[in-house]
Amino acid sequence: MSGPTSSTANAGTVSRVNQTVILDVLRRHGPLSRQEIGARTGLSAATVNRLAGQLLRKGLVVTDGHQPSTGGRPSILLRYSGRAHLVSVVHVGATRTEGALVDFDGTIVHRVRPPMVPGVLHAADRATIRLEEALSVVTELGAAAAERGQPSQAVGVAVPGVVDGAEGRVTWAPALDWREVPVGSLLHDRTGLPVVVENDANLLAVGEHRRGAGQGVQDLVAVVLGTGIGVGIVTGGRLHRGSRAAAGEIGYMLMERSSLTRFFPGFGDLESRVGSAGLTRQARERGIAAPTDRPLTAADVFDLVRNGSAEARALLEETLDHVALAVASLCTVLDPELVLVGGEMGGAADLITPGLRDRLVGRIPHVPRMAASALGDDAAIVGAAELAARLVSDFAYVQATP
Amino acid sequence: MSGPTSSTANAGTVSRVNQTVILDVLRRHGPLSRQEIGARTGLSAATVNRLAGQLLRKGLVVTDGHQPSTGGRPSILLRYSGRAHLVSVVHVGATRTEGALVDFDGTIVHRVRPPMVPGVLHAADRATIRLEEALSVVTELGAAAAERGQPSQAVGVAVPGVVDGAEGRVTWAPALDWREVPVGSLLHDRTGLPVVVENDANLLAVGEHRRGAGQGVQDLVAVVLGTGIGVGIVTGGRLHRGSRAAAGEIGYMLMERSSLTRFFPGFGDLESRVGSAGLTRQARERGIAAPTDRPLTAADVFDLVRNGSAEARALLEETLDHVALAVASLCTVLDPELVLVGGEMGGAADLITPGLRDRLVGRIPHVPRMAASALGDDAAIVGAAELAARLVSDFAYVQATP
DNA sequence: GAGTACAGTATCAGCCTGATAGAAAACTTC
DNA sequence: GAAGTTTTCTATCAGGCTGATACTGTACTC
Repeated sequence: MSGPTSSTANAGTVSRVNQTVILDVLRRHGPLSRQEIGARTGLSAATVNRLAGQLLRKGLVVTDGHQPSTGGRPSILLRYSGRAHLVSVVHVGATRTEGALVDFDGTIVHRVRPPMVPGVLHAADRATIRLEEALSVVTELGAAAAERGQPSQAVGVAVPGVVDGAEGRVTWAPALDWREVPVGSLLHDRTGLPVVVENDANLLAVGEHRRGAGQGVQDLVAVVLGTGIGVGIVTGGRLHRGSRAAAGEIGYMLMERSSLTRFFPGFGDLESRVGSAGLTRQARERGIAAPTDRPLTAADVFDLVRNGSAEARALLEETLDHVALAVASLCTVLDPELVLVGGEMGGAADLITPGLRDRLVGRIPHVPRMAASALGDDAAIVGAAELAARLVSDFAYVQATP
Repeated sequence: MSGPTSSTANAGTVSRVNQTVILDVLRRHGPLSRQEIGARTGLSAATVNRLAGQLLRKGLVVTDGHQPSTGGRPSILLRYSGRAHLVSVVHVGATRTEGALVDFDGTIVHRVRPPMVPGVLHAADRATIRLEEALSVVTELGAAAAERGQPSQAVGVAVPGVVDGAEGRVTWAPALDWREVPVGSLLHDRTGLPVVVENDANLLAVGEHRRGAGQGVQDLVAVVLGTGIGVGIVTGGRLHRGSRAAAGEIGYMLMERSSLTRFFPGFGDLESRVGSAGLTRQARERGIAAPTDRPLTAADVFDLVRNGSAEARALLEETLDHVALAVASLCTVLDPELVLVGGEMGGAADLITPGLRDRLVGRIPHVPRMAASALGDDAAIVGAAELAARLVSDFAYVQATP
């Protein structure tokens, strides 16, 4: 009942674990000969050979030429390759939906961008529209994969909201007006494939951790500023979701003592200061010219700053103050090795990371490395593909307790 | 190089993993028959029987009577028992050192309390004095264990400071004036036993998680208020240490925008408000009668409040405001299932948890359950014993990625 | 006291690893 | 150009672990 029911092991488990170790060492240290794999993993030559054979047959490992001989028979180099396997991914963003076929290497090989439905952002039935859109994108991706002769093996869904992991149920995604939407089971029923649904900030963190700016880092935090603000957390190389999958929802962080006597119905304190709605309000107060047809976003503020607006600069500085306080909390609580800035902030990292650093140096014991998201808009898609791929190649590893 | 070098598996690994599973299910679900173990774990009767035999021989499992027959041969009940195995633990606290022999059940079977050296808190060579004290306590514990015929199998050390985990080196423990003290290797050289050194707030969290108020909870946070303030974090059932073992050092959390233009040399913003030094200063400002020979502590404030002091009450409320802001950050970042209050706050949970709850309800999306530490002053000792015990019974489990 | 129901135990096949020996491939040397 | 050398890859077999099956042991019931 309580806690994860630890699973037992048998001979098959041993094989899977060792295959995972081989894949791991190949991914980490590039093309290797069977001998080198044996030396690095401690597995015997016979075992390496047999497991490598299985992985070659599965298509997860390919030969990659020969190594120059050192007097004897030259060794065949083996390389990890995810090319032979595809997953379907759909990112249901606040404003638009985007689909992609991604191989196990994290390379996007095909995209589907359905046209934006005009006025959908405020349509009463936008929840249904966006859901149908997502489902049809996945169907289309499945067809495209089949056409390539590489049927999609799993589905990943990125959503700006809180997701109940096991079920793939979106508990609450305000930007989509989704409440208790069982995307996971809907897609599983349609496709027959395993499905993973996850918060997009979490997926951004996963994507950057596996394929982007966070490779090789075991503890990182990705701060995503967009309509709202959220963070994705990777600790010990694994995604941290929290007990109710609400970890990283720092939009609700309380920013000062007076916040303890205010009320925040349906939105958070920090979010109301640095999110789109808050920025729009503050811009109005400061007399900044804002677009009339939609709320002001952080990206707009960055543009105005680059165009030399002093008022926008002041607004940015204030926003950075709040983000810095949140990052300070993140750093003291989690002690990450790396803080990534993504979302709309990702492209303006030059405006942001120095400001954050200046605000924190000398105030918290250790200011971690900060960097921009390397994968940009595709980070969540790559992260979702990563999780989906792991879902099917359900490898395992052995860990000592605790 | 980067990341943990995943280890390979063989037939022995399988056996160890399955033994761990059996121990786990016995610990979790009380005495069970071999049949019930098989049913719960999915292991075959033959395997359960063989592994149970090995565990019985090791003394980690004992028979515990028979179950009433249901018509056939009654089953023998098996129970986890750590009684046969002891570890030595020393808690080097800010004011005093305490040692204990603890069995694998977490029961303290023997204590060593060296007398407090007068004036040691301000002695110039207090670092050396406290270190010698700790080493001699461990020696004494080892002798006591040997005398019982149950030699100590590992050493656990709890320290109020930052610890470099792998080496067992205390990077910085201001309360002890320890900098770069290699306690781990010193003790390993003396005893020849495996040693684990860990921050005491972290150990409190571990202790409560395994043996106290947090049993069965996978994500919890233990907030410890004493001389300073810190938290121990358990996520996914495992201790979260952070990239530099500084996770949970929330004394450095920044509490308001103006903190971004102040400087905090050698102490943190939050700590300066709710730690002992901060409380002493504020008490003086408010005209609260404070002890003259030592700084005011949170415990003193609680006593004054219980005695009806209005000024102390106001100071408590202000302290709670700051703690509530920190807990709000913890909850939004980590989404724990349970928040424990320990240290000097533990005994005054009735004064604290309702105040925290009132401050947070309606402001963050989900206020987790809050409770007092159940193990009181022994929590860190029990936690250290737990980690030390795990260190020697180096069992393993299989985990799916990611 | 015989029958029955269930708990615990022995035996063996199947799988996986690791060790050893053998086949294969390229380079070196005569 | 052929034999030898060196190294890589592959086949075969022993050993350990699990799981299935059959068997023994114990206590209750009729």
